[in-house]
Amino acid sequence: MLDSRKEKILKALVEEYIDTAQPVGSGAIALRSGVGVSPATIRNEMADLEAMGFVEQPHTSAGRVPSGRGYRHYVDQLMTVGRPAGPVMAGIRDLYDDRSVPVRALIRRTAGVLSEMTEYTALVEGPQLERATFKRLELIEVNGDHLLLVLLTGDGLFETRLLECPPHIPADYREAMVTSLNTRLAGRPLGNVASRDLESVRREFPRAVTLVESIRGTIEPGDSTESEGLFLGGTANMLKQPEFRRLEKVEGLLSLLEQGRILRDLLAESALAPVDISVTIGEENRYPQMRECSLVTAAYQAGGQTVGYIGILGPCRMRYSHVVGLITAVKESLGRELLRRRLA
Amino acid sequence: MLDSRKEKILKALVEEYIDTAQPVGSGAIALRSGVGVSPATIRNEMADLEAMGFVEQPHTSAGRVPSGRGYRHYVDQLMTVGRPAGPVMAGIRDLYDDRSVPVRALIRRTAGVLSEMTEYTALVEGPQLERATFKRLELIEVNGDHLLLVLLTGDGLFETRLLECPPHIPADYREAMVTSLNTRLAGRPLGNVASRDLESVRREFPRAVTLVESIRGTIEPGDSTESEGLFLGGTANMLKQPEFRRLEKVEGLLSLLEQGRILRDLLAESALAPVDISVTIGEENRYPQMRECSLVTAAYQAGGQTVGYIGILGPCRMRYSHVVGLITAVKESLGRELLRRRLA
DNA sequence: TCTGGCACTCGGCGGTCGAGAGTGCCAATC
DNA sequence: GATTGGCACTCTCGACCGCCGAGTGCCAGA
Repeated sequence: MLDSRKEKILKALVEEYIDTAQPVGSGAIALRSGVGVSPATIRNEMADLEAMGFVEQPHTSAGRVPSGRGYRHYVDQLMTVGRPAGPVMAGIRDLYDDRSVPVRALIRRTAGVLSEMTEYTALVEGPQLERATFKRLELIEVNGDHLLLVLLTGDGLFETRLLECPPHIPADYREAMVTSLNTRLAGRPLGNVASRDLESVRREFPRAVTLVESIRGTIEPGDSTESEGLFLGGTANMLKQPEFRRLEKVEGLLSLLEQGRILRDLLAESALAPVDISVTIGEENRYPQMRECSLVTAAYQAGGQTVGYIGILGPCRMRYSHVVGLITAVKESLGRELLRRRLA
Repeated sequence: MLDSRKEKILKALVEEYIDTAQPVGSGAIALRSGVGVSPATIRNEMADLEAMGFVEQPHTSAGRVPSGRGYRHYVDQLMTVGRPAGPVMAGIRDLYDDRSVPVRALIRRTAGVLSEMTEYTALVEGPQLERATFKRLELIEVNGDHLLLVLLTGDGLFETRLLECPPHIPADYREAMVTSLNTRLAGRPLGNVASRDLESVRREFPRAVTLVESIRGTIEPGDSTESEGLFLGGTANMLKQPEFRRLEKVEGLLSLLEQGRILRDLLAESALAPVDISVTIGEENRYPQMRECSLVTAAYQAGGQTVGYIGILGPCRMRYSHVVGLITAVKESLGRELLRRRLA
C-alpha cells in the first residue's frame, strides 16, 4: 500500500509529532527521516499521504498531523518495540520481590509504577473472584451470632465475609453442611456456581437455608458494580498532556475514569482481542470522552489462565512503542509473581 | 468587632459570591442583604470591611470578594447550618440499609454519594486496623505450606493474610501458640502491641519463631504508606469549579489527591481539633496546592470511639453550611451503622 | 523524478479601542 | 451624623486589526 519512502516519512512524522505535539513540517521530516531528499519532495509525498488518509492538516499552511489511520498503520506496521532498558526492568523486578506484600497492594503498586514510568494513566485489574475456581470454604465462629466465611480459590486468592449466623444451628450440623458444599463445589468456576448444587445442599440441610443463602451471596459474584480490585495510577498525568489543555475535554475523561464498572468492561473487552497487546486509537474508542485518547491493554496470565488486565491510557499521541514494551514486561512479571504465589 | 449591619453585609457578600463566583458589587448586596440601605451606603461599609481585612478587591473598580478572614468569620459566626432536606436524609439512610454489603464497600459508596451530593471531592477513611483492638486470631490450614491468618478486632473488623507456613510444626503445637497469643493480646490496641508479649510467646514456642514473626508483620500496622481503606469520590468535580479553570492550579491538586498517605495524615490531623466539624480555609492549609481550597473534616465514632474520618474538599468558595450539615448527617449515620455491625 | 524558488495562506501575537461594571468621593438631604 | 444620588474615574474584557513567520502548493528547470 505504501512504498518504503512513504513509510519512512510517515514513521518520522508520527514520531516527531509524538515528541513535539506540534504539526510537523516538511523540513523537520527531511532532517529526521533519513530518506535523503529535499523538503520539496517530502511535501509531494505528504500530499499523497494526506490524500490516502494517513495524515491531516489542521489548516492550510500548517504542518501535518497523523490521523487515526496514520497512528493505526504506525502501530501495526512501523514501530519497533524493544525491551525496556535495564534500570526499568530492574524497577519492575523490585516491585515484586517482597513476598509478604498482599496481592491487593501489589496490584496497586503496579498501577502506580506504570503511571510513573509512562507519565500516562495506568489501569490495573487484579485477580477477580468471578474468574477464579472454588477450592474450599470455611466458617469460623466469631461469637454467638456471627460467622466469618473464608473462601479459598484455586489460584491462592481468598475472600472473607462476615455473616450473621442464624441461631440454633448446632456446630456439627453446620460443619456437615460446609463439608457437603466443599465436595460439591470443588473446582467449580465461581463465575457460574450451578444453583443446582446449592439447591441440593439446601434440601439436604433444611435448617441452614438462610446460612446457605448468605454463602451464596458471597461466592456468587454480585453485579460487580463495585470496582473492587481495579486500581488507577496517575490520573493527574492526563492534565500534563498538551492536548488536554482545554479543560472541557479532560473533565469528561476524568469523570469516566471514576466509573469503575465501565473501566473494567473496557479492559476486559479490548484485551479479548486475539493479540497479546491490544491498542485502541482515538475514534476507535467506544466512549466519546476517550476519542482523543488511545488505550493500550493486555491480559496477564498465571499458569495459562487470564487472571487480570493491564491498561495504559494516554493521548493518541502516545509513545506506543515504549508503552507496549513496558506492558509486555510488566504483564509477564506480574503473571509470574502471581503464579509463584499460587498455592500448591 | 462587626456591628450587625456589617455582619449582614458580609454574610450576603459571601453567599452571593458562593453562588455566582463573581466579585460582588454594592448593588447586588443592596438587593440581597435586606438591610434596606442604598448601594452608596453599602459601598462605605464595604470599604470598612476591606480595611478590616474581611473582603478584598481583585482590582480597583471591581466588586469585592471574601478574604480568608472573611470566610473564617462567615464559617465561625454567620452561617446557619440546617439538617439536610428530607430526600437527602433518605438517600443517606438508603446507603446503609443493606447489611450484607461489606464495610469497605460501604465506605467507598459513602465517598461516592458525598461527592455527588456536594459536587465537590469527598474523602472517606474507613476503620483502620491500627486504631482497633486485638480480639482474637485464628490460623486456617490452606495446604501443606500455607496458613491463612484471620485477625478479629474488637469492633467487628477482621483482616486476613496468607502466610507461608514453616514446615515441621505440629498442629497442636501451633494451636497452643495461637491460644497463648490470644490470651496475651486480647483487648490490646493494635497500634502498639507490646513487643514484650510477642517476645515471651516467641520464647515459649521456640519452634514457631518465624511464624510468630509473620504474625507480627500482619498485626502490627506497617508504615501505612499504602492507602488501604481511604476512598475518594468525585475528584473530577474539582474541574467543574470556575476557580480551577487554570490547568496549572488543578494539576498539582490532583497529584496531591493521589498521595494516599498525605491525605490520611491531613484528615486525621484536622479532625483532631476539639470541634465536631473542622473547617480549614484556603491559606490555612499546609500544602500549597490546596491554598485555593477549603477542607471540611470530621471524625466519626462508633461507640464513643473514633473509627474513621470524612472530608470534603472544594474551593474556598464552598457551600459551607450545606457541606457541614451533610457531613454531620453522614458521620452520624455511618457511625451508627458501624456500631450496629460491631460484634457483641 | 527531484529540486529550488516563489507567491500565497493562515494562525498567533501584540496593540488599540470602546463598552460596561463598579468604585470613591462630594455635596445635598433627612 | 448618617444616608443618598450624582458623577468622574478606573479597570477588565472582548472585538478588531495588522504584522510576522511557518509552511504549503505549484512551477519551471535540472
